[in-house]
Amino acid sequence: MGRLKEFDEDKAIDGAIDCFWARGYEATSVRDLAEHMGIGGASLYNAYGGKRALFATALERYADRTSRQRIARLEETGRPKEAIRTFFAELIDRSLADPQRRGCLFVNSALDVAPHDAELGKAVAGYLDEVRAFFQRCIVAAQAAGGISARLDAVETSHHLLGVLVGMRVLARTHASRETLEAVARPALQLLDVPVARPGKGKR
Amino acid sequence: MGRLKEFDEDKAIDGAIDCFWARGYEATSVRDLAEHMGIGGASLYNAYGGKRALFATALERYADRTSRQRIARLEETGRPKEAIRTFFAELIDRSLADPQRRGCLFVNSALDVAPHDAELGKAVAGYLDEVRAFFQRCIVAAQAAGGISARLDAVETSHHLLGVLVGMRVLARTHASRETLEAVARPALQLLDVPVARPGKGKR
DNA sequence: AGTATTTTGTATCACTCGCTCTAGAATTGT
DNA sequence: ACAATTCTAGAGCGAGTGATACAAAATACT
Repeated sequence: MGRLKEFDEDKAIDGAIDCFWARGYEATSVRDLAEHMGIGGASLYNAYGGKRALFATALERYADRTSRQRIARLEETGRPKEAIRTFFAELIDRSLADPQRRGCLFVNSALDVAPHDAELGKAVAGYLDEVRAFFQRCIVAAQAAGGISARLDAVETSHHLLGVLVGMRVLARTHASRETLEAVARPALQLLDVPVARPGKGKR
Repeated sequence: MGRLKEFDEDKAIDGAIDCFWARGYEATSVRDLAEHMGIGGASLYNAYGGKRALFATALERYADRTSRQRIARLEETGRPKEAIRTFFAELIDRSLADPQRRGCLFVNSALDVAPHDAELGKAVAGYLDEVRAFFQRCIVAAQAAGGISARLDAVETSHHLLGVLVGMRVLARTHASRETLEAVARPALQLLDVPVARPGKGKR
């Protein structure tokens, strides 16, 4: 019983994601949000509880729609080493293709809200660790399949790759060029190409 | 002629840096600034022109007092490879020692201000490139002295190191542990340790 | 139909924002 | 002493902030 919602919840959340993504948490006002979500201010508070709760919801939706979906798509191919390589290639393409240079919502949030909100900070750290865990799974799988040297520390390398990913996302916001971003990534990706087994036999 | 300034300009700018560093540009109010700088709001506008101009001044002072000074100190030792290593070691120590987890003012600004202010964005990119140029000089010097393999691309590696540095600064704000930060940095530093000359003769 | 329940639009709350105005205090030159 | 100049303190500006109050509108259940 009761009156039905008149707006599309998915479209609304997408609008909220766009706002937070482009301007950050603090700089986004509730009125901006409501306008981009196509709803009134009262509906926003009625449906989502407030700005902070809406942000948490938007973060979770972004994780599902953007991060996890891409990870799943790449992991399904069954080519773990290529998955990492493609992940970074797509990252560069997306960073350069976005005229707003929004970067990554997680990375932006890590600087914007995480230091001042322990709860949201933990959530952001968790989302970032999902990406790191994806790297780790890819490395372990590639090592099992013989595509990556077993001498590489999978955990350490996954942390390194996440660090490089985060750095690239930040640099992309200062209008870094494709050449710059590729230069940042290349040494990390070449890590995965150390000779796999017999020492003394280079790949080149 | 005229009344003399009653406050210490250096102390005032330091207070401004602290504010911007801890809370970011947008989240810092002029009233917060004035209080931490020990001056009144009118004096702030009289002496620095306004919030944005004060931020630019603070950025420049931070570059001089923190970034360039550390670079000069490390470069004076004449041990370029060790300079890079020490730079990252100090970065980790400083990141963990700061209870506020403020990270790096440049990195924070790259996400907070750069995308919405082209002029300040260029300044931030310039400051970050000073650090990258330091890495490049160290690599070139170490290659000339025989400490780093000449096969390493100095420009590419300097971009990579800057990317890793930026990533570490961001991750440090989400309360990353020493182990995590060292794991992010280690593969990048090991890049500098590839066998220097004669192929076929490993270092280990 | 009638009632309970939920959503929606509008108006508004107290508060903070960056910034400016004005009056007075402090200095130097004549 | 007096004028000219610069700095300081505090009040206050219009605009915008997150959040709420309230009544009209729309639904489901009896």
